[in-house]
Amino acid sequence: MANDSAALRTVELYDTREGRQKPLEPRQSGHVGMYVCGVTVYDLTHIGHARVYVFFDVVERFLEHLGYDVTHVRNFTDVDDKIINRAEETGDDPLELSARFIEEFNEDMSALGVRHADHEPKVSECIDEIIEMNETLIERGYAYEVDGDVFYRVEEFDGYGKLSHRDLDEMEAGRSGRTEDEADDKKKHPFDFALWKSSEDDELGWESPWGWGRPGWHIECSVMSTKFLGECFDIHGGGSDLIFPHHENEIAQSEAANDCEPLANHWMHMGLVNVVSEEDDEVEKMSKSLDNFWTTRDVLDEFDNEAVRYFLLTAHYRKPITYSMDNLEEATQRVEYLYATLERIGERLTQLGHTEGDSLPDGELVGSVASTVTGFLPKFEAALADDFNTSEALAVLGDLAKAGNELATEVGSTNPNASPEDLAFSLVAIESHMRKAGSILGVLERPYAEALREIRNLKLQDRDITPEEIEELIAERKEARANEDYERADAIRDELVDHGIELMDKDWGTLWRAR
RNA sequence: GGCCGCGUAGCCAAGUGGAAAGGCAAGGGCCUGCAAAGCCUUGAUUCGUCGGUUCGAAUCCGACCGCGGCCUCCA
Repeated sequence: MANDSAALRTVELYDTREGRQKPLEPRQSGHVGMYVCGVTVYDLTHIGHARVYVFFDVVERFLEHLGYDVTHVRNFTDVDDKIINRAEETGDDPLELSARFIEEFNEDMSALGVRHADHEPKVSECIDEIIEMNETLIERGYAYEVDGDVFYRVEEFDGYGKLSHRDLDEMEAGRSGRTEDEADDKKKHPFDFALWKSSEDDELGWESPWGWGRPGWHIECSVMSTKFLGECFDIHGGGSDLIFPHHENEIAQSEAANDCEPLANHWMHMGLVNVVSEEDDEVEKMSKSLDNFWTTRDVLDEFDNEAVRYFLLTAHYRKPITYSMDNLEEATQRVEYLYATLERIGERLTQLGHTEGDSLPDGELVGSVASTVTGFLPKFEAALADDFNTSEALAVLGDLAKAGNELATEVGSTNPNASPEDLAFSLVAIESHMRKAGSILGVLERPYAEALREIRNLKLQDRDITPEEIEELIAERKEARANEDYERADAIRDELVDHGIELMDKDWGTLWRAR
C-alpha cells in the first residue's frame, strides 16, 4: 500500500551512464519499471549471482515500501552457446538442460529470500519478437546479414560507447589480445556483434528470414525489456562486468530499433565478488579458471541462508565484496544477535504479562530509548534512499536492536526506571520496527526460535556431538548445580566448550549455542 | 595503451567540504556460584604518499605509490 508520507521521500540512485547519483524520477508517476539481467542457465549459480539478485530484491522491496508500484523483469537466457556446448557434453537436450538450471536458480534464490520477478521471460519464448527487432534494425540500416548471420553495425550508432565511456577507436587500439574467430571475417567492423547466428540443421534453432538459426547474446534483453517495460524505462541493473559489451550493445539495439532514449534512466551496476587467494592471501576475482569459485549451493550448505543474505548486504552494492569464512561467520553472528534480541524481547514481554498476539499495550516510549525508536524508520529509509546504502541501514538496525537489549536489561533489573506498561509498549515498538526493517531487507522474517535453532544446528554439523548429548549434559549439570557441586558443573561446561558449545543460564533454564 | 573504480583503526565497513557511523577482535566494568549472552566503557589528533585550493579536506585539484575491474564469455 502506498504510504503518503514515505512516498514523498526522494530516492537517489547512481547512474553508470552519467556517472553520478541523481533522483529517481519515474517516467510514469508512482510506477517504476526495472529490468535486471538474469543468468545464462547452464550451471549452478555462484555467490556473485546471489549478490545481484539479493540486492535488486531489496531495491524492489524498498521501493514498494515507499509506495511505488514496481514492475520487475528478470530474464533467463536459455539459448546460448555455453548451454549448447554443455548439453553436447552431457548428451542432454539444450532446452531441457536450461530448464533444469532454471529450477536450480529458483531453489537458490528462494533459499536466499529473493522473490520472483513480475516477469521472468526466456529467450526461447521470445523468438518471434527477436526476429522482428532484427528486421527493424536491418530496415533502419543498423544491421546487415552475411550468410545467415545478422550483425549489428556499431559505427552506425552515434552513441556507441556512451555507457562504458569509451570510443571505438580507443578500443580498437587496445584489442591486441583479442582472439580472432571466423565470424570476424564476416564483420564490417571488429566490434560489430551478432544479432542472429546461423545454426547447423541438427543444432538448436528456429526458422528465420535468414535461415535456420538462433539469437545472438545481447538481443534478448532489448526485446524482453521492450516487451514488458516499454521502449524506455527507469532502472536497468546487472553485474558491472556486463557494462561492456552487453549493456552497451543493449543500448545500441534498443535505442536504434525503438524511438526512445535513454533506454534506462538509471544503470545500476553491482560490484563483483572477490575471494582471498589461498596461496598469497591477495584478493582476486572469483572465477572458474582460478578455481576459487563458490556456488551459492555450497555456501548455503555451510552457512545460514539469512546470514548469507546479510553478508551480501554488508558492503555498498557498487563496491566489490570479499567472500571469506571470516566475513560469513561475522554475518552469522550478527544475524544471531538480531534474533537473540527478538528472543529476549519476547521473554521480557512474557515476564511483563503479555503474550504474543496481544493487542498493543498502551504506554509511552521509555526515555532512554525514545529517540532511537522514533528516529529509526526515518534514518533507515534515508540510508536506503541514498543509493541503497545497506551498510548504513544495517548499522541503524543494529542501534535499534541494542536499544531493545538495553530495555530488556532494564526489565530484568530489580528496580526498573519505567512502568511495566511503558516498558512493554517500548519493547513492542522496537520489535515491530525491527521486523519492519527486516521485511524491507529480507531478513528477520523467521520466528526467532526457529532461526536460532537452525543456525545452531547448522553449526553443529561439523561437531562431534549431537543435540541429544548436549541436552543430557545440561541435565546432568543442572543436577550438579542443584547440589551445589560446582566443580562437576564447571567440568561439564568445559567439556562442552571443547566441542564449541556455550551454555547460557537463564532464570528459567539453560540455553546452549554453537560458536 | 584506453576506460572505470578502490586504498579509512588488528580485521570488516559507512562517511565524499565544517567536530572520523556501525560491526568483529582486544582491554576494563556491571551482571553471574563461575561463565556465556547482554549492557556500559576504552581505542583512528587521523583517513596510501607528497604537494595545492580553501577560513576549513578523509572528502576538491595535481603528482606519485599500491590494488582491482572492464576493453574476449562472465553477475
